[in-house]
Amino acid sequence: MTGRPKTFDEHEVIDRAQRVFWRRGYSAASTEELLAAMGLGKGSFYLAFPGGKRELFAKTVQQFHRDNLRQLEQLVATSAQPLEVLKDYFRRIATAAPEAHERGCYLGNTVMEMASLDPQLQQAAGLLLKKLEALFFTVIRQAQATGQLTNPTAAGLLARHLLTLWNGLSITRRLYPDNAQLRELIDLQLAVLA
Amino acid sequence: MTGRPKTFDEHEVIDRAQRVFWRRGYSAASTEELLAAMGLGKGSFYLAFPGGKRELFAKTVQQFHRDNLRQLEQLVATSAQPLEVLKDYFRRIATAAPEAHERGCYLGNTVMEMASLDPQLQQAAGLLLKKLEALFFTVIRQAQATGQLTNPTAAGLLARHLLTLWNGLSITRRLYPDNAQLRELIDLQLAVLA
DNA sequence: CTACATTTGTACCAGTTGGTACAATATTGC
DNA sequence: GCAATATTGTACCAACTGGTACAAATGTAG
Repeated sequence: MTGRPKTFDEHEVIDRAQRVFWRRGYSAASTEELLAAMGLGKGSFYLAFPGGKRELFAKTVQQFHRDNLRQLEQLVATSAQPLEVLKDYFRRIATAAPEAHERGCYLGNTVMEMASLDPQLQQAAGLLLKKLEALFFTVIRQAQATGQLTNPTAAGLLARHLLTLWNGLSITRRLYPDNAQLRELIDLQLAVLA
Repeated sequence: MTGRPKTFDEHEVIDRAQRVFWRRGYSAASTEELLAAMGLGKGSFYLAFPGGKRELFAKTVQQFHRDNLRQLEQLVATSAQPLEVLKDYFRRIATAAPEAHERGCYLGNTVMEMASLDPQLQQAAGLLLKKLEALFFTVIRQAQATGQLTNPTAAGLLARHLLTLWNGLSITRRLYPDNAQLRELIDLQLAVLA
């Protein structure tokens, strides 16, 4: 019942694959490239991920959600200044390394690439972006209720606006991977949260 | 010196290829698929486009520029209300068909897909997006000079902001291909141009 | 009508793709 | 140590990729 034990940690392996997918995109990331990055042979890989590359990718998206978005949710939930947490979330873009600018947003990239390639995976990534938007919404509504945010625009609309900015930035930062300029742009954008 | 004449129009053929690339992306569009859409055999194709798929794609991007961006430039240059032309350019997104929402922006898609695949093609598409930004800039500066635009934010920053919105919309419209909601969002965004 | 320049369709190809089959290997409970 | 069970590396594969070679076809100038 026990058998030979795995020599790898699944979370770690998915994480390494995710970095490859993020840098290269789904199609351009060959299984060979992925296996090398994960340090797995084909045998182990197809045993752990019977669905192959597609299943692996789906798991990278899910894990990305767990590791990043939920962390932000936690941060927001426990902060006394949730609106500031949100702003910092945007501002942090302007502190990233050049390679990070080149990569853009993992979920946004996926929504784009999967548009005609795999609508199911697109929807999965889209759902997570909508969760990000939902988080924006919660924070905004609360800030409006407490008077920290005086902008009277409907919270839902503001949240969608923020999501649009977020995704737009993932292109702008590729065009202008300059943190100073990005910071200026982000500060302008965040004026709406006053 | 004359020889057998071509049976196809190059502009038309590039246009058909562009539609395939827009819908499927560069990698996912197979040459077979492209040839079928263009109505060309391999012989004709590789004679007209010795660089193959890559050259064809580059030409679709250039032609897209000629046909669309320059048209907008013309429109702006000849209008008495350039700022309104710009606003309508954004508003028109909210009148598109659902398939158009799914496709997003051709240049934005290219900047994303080519990030690690072909930096040269990425840069070409990026350059055209920057030309769009430059157009935004010209219009904004002029509108500020004439007092039609009272927002005192630096024109360059506003232009970059608009470009970010433009690209952000190409994701948002995939997530919410609903023209009424998009219109509401766009109107909110255009408030910055008042 | 003929010589010539060019285009067109077809047969072909080497490289890469994601994926499978399976024997060898490593571990645990008894 | 031995059966049971699970993992691992390797050899293999069919399908598809973008691309080439080239003979046949089609036009034009003289």
